[in-house]
Parts: sequence; C-alpha cells; structure tokens
Amino acid sequence: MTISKNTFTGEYSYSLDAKGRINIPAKFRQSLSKNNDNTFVVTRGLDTCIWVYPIIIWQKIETELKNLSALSAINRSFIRNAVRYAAITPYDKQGRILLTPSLIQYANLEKEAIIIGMVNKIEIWNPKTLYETDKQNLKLDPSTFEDLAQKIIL
Amino acid sequence: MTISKNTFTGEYSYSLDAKGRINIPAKFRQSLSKNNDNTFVVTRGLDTCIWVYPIIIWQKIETELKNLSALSAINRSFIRNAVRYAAITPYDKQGRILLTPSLIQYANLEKEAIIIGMVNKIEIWNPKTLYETDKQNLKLDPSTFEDLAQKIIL
DNA sequence: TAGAATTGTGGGTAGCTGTGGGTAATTTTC
DNA sequence: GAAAATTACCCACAGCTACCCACAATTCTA
Repeated sequence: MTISKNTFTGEYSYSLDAKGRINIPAKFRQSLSKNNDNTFVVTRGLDTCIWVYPIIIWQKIETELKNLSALSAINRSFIRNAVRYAAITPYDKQGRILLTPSLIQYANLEKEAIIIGMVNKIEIWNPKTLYETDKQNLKLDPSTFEDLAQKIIL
Repeated sequence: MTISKNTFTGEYSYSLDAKGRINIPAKFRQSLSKNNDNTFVVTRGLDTCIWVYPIIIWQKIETELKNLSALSAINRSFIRNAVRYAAITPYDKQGRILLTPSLIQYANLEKEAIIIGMVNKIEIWNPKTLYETDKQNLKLDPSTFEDLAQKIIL
C-alpha cells in the first residue's frame, strides 16, 4: 500500500442528495485504516463547514479535550461545540455518509458540495462559502504564511 | 548505482495526452528510491507550474502540517491551501502519472510540456509560460542571486 | 552495424464509482 | 395497537477510471 493511512488530500466536488447523504471520495475511503470499521465522525468545523474525522482519530481528540483546562472559557465553549454536534456515521455500500439536518444547516449546504482533504480530517463546504472564506483569509497576516511556508514547504 | 536517490536534474520535453497523462523521464524514475512505491505527489507550484514530489518527501510535509493546531485560523487556511490541490499518483507500466484537470488548468498545460528536475522535486511547465517567467526573472535584483550564490557552495 | 532492449505515445475495455430511487424495518404518533 | 412517518438497507445504471496491450522511435550492446 502506497498511501499513508487516515491521511487525506485533494479537492473534490460531490452532490448532497435529498436524504442528506453525501459520498466520501473513494480515495479517502481507501485511506481509512481497517480499525475504523468504515466509520467517520462528523461535527461542526471552526470555519463554516463540516469536519469529518476517522473515528479512531476522533477518539484521540476526545481524550485531548478532556485534558484541556476547564478553567479557560475558550476551552469550555470549544469543547461544548466540538462534542455537542458530533455524530457517528458509518458509510453505506455506495460509500456515502449521512449528515444531520443541524450540520447541513450550519454549513449552508445545498446540492453541490466541495470536499477537501485536510491531512488528518476532511472538510465539507458550500462552494460559495468556501470562496468567501478564501477571500477573507487573504486579509490575514501574510508574514505568518511566509514563516509557515519556509518551515514546511520544500 | 551512480545517481543519488530522489534527486532530479535536467530538462526534458514531453507530451500530455488526451487523458491527462504525462510521462516522467526514465532517468527520474530510476532515481526514485524503492520506498516510494513508484508513486509521486503532484500539486500547485508557487510559480505557474506543477510540482511533483516523491511521495516520501511529501509525507514529511504532511507530518509537519498535522502538527499545526487547528485552533488557529491562519493555520487552517495555510493547510487548506497547501494540500487542496495535491493528488497522489503512482505511475503506470509505461511510466506516466495522471494529472488532475484542476492542475492542468492552473499550469495552462497544452500538448507540449517541459519537465525540469529541481533537485528535490520536479516541475512541469507550459513552454510559453516558462519562457515568459524566465524573461520576468531577469528583471529581478541581481544582488539577490549573489546572496544565494554565497550561501550555496557549488 | 545489426539486433535487442527500452522508452514514449496512443487507444480499448473491464470493473469501479457516484447518483438516484425503492422497499423493508423501525420508530413515532394518535 | 394500528397507521403514519422515518430510517436503514438494497438494487440499478450511466459515466468514468485504472489497467492492459500495441507499436514506433530511440538507445543500448555485442
């Protein structure tokens, strides 16, 4: 096997159907390690999108969240949001997962959806929202981008 | 073996076929170390060209990206842009990799393409674009080149 | 220099992938 | 407890991709 497990890259366009199902790209499914039992966890992203984790990765995140100091207000609200909307969804024979109405509404999803591999997780976006977010991000501090690029990109 | 592994030099002209496939020069393939499993990663370059990495080099980048905290909006944006256009492509029996339509469009690739070895990665260019970029670079401050020359011992 | 092997390019096809819809099983409501 | 609504599971199919083969051109070798 050539690709590393539970690691996702690339951008794809898929369609959300009337029943709230959406396909996970075949390449992403192939990247899932066996101990995930064909199952993902979907939850609210920190951007206006849905985050999809392999279940074993999500379990690690949960334990990390427990170790965060409960004193910090930011941590408390982050934990609340991350866990509260999380749902476990195995994919069906055709490779689709089921999204909750709450998450579909949060990400403003309509028929067309963009799926992006974000290394250790997957994002699902409304194309328009993604475009707007990209535009906003151009305004973020460019020197930080350069620092990151110099450190990481070869 | 005479050449050092995962190191690419030289310039070649190859043709992109109707299915989006392009040949990787035999010398480059021979330079790939075994643990790459005949697999490259293609993504957007910082110039108007496609970057091609041996997969084990790319996996180092992925590891660095995994260690960035998703709590920071800048980090999220950086990761998204770094991996969004990346695709994993093993080469076929004839030595060709498959480029995504998105990357072909980004680099303005038509039939003829120039492939350049850039030491630790490979670049794929539209000949016209490469010519224009070269011409632009001549206008850059020559002292920058001197700075670089002093850092690198030839 | 001639033959053999390798390399680059084109095209065909079996099987997989993405999408829609149907039906049985389960839950909810009255 | 029965009817209605929702959910989970299954099937069908068009389009596409991965894989295979063919062949000409080039390079290697004896």
